[in-house]
Amino acid sequence: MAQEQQQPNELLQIRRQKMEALREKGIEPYGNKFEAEYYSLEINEEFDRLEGKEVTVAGRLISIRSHGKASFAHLQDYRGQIQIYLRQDQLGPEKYEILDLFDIGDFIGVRGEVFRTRKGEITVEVIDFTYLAKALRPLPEKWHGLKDIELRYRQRYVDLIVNQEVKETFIKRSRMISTMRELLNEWGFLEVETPIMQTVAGGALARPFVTHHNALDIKLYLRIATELHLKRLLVGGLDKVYEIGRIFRNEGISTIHNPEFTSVEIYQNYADYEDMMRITENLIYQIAVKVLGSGKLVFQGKELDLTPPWPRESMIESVRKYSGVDFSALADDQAAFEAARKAGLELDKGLSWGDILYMFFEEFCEEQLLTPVFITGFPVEVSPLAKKMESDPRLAIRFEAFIAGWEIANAFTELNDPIDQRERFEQQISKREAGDDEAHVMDEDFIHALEYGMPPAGGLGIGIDRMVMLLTDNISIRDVILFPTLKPKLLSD
RNA sequence: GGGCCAUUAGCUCAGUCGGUAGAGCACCUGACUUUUAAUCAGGGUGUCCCAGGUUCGAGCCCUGGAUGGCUCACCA
Repeated sequence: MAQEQQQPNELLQIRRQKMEALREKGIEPYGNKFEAEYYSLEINEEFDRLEGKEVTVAGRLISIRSHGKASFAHLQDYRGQIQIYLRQDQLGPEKYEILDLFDIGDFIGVRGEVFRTRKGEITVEVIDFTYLAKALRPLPEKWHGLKDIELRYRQRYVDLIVNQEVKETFIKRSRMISTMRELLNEWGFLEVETPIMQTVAGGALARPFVTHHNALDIKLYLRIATELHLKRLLVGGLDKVYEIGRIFRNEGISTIHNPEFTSVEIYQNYADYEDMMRITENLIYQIAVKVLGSGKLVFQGKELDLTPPWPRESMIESVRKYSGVDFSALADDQAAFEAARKAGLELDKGLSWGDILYMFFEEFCEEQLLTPVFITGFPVEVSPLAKKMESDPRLAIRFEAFIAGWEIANAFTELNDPIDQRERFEQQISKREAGDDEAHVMDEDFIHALEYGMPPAGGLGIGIDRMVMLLTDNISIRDVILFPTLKPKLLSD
């Protein structure tokens, strides 16, 4: 009994036996290069031209219907599926016998003649076939596919084989990112790469991952933003730069947070946040048009129109609209505190007018912001890298773009006064000393850079994963990241 | 971290009151030369997530744990 339990699963054993039987017949189950002239989709689309002609095509067997001395099967490749027809008369008895060793999941390459069956399906009648790879594990069932969410994430390769809409999502993701690059390059931006491992992790309010460099014997942090290095490049005279890349934050996991995610940050010298608004709405709109074919999309059953220009609303207006509290009429921290108490918000003491305004916004407004909108006028306290408004120094020249209740983009007119920047860092440090381990750390080299003079500039960051979620109608970030972060778990047969 | 839910065959899922573990697909044996959820005849392939406990007896009840999902908290 104990011995029997150590045997591999019967299904796996049978496939291994078939693999050995192939070798006994002199057929290598793991073949070499195969020249497939067509994708399955092309044979279907170009049938009029290809009918009666010989073609080669390769793919994975996803169904087999044997009728004795003739069989039908479907091959799936990167671009669709095509039926193949195998006949003993055509192949000869010896070759046809090999069909007994076919399994769903195997990769084969075929050469054959294109025709249409009685029932009208475009099909390749196989003249010869080559084994490319034997599948030793069975695929999930053809109707229900793979639904188990955990298996889908842990074994994304299987998910991609059997769930075509998953494959589509990731192809779209790739096209969205390449379209973004094309647009930015076209607009004169220079793509750059800055350090992922940093001795100081700044540019955002977040906890970093820590690692260690052995030879230097120093702590290194994985970046939590690309901001501070990109702005150093503005000092260096690179007028328009961007970086698309992975960001790492050592924080909780949720349907909208993965520990590693992808952002784009874009900076332009001599510009301001109004320029960044135009870039934001045009980037996202044009990506939608080019990849999805329309600037209007349906997200979770609701229609969203991404056509620029997007409306603007100040945070104070938004808070007034959704909570009824008018912060422009609240003179000081004490008045704001009272308003929060009346609204039932639980607050720590010592919070400022700006902190409380921001709490109101998060509490009452964010999830209401479904159609695209730029929220402007963020409190300076939560915007330590943005320039202050001249008209109201409690507010920063900053906006966030919201769609479907999610923050999609964050941008500001960059703070380029090194004295002010140092003060902002110092405020952050006192927050950190008070126990906020997500506050910014001092970055002396960044201040040093600003002291050489950074021109006025606009800067913008877009969360690419959330943008892809929005554009592909997915409500979990794990559905737009090929291999989302999961706790490790041993595979078992 | 808290709450709720889930975990049974390769996959998708049933499993009643605590009494020998079920279905469809996949798979295996056989028939079948234009099928397509092919069809027909036959076959159940299992660490019921793990470890304890209660019980004459546990997939089911209890305790603890694991993983995942949702949610709250947290979080640019």
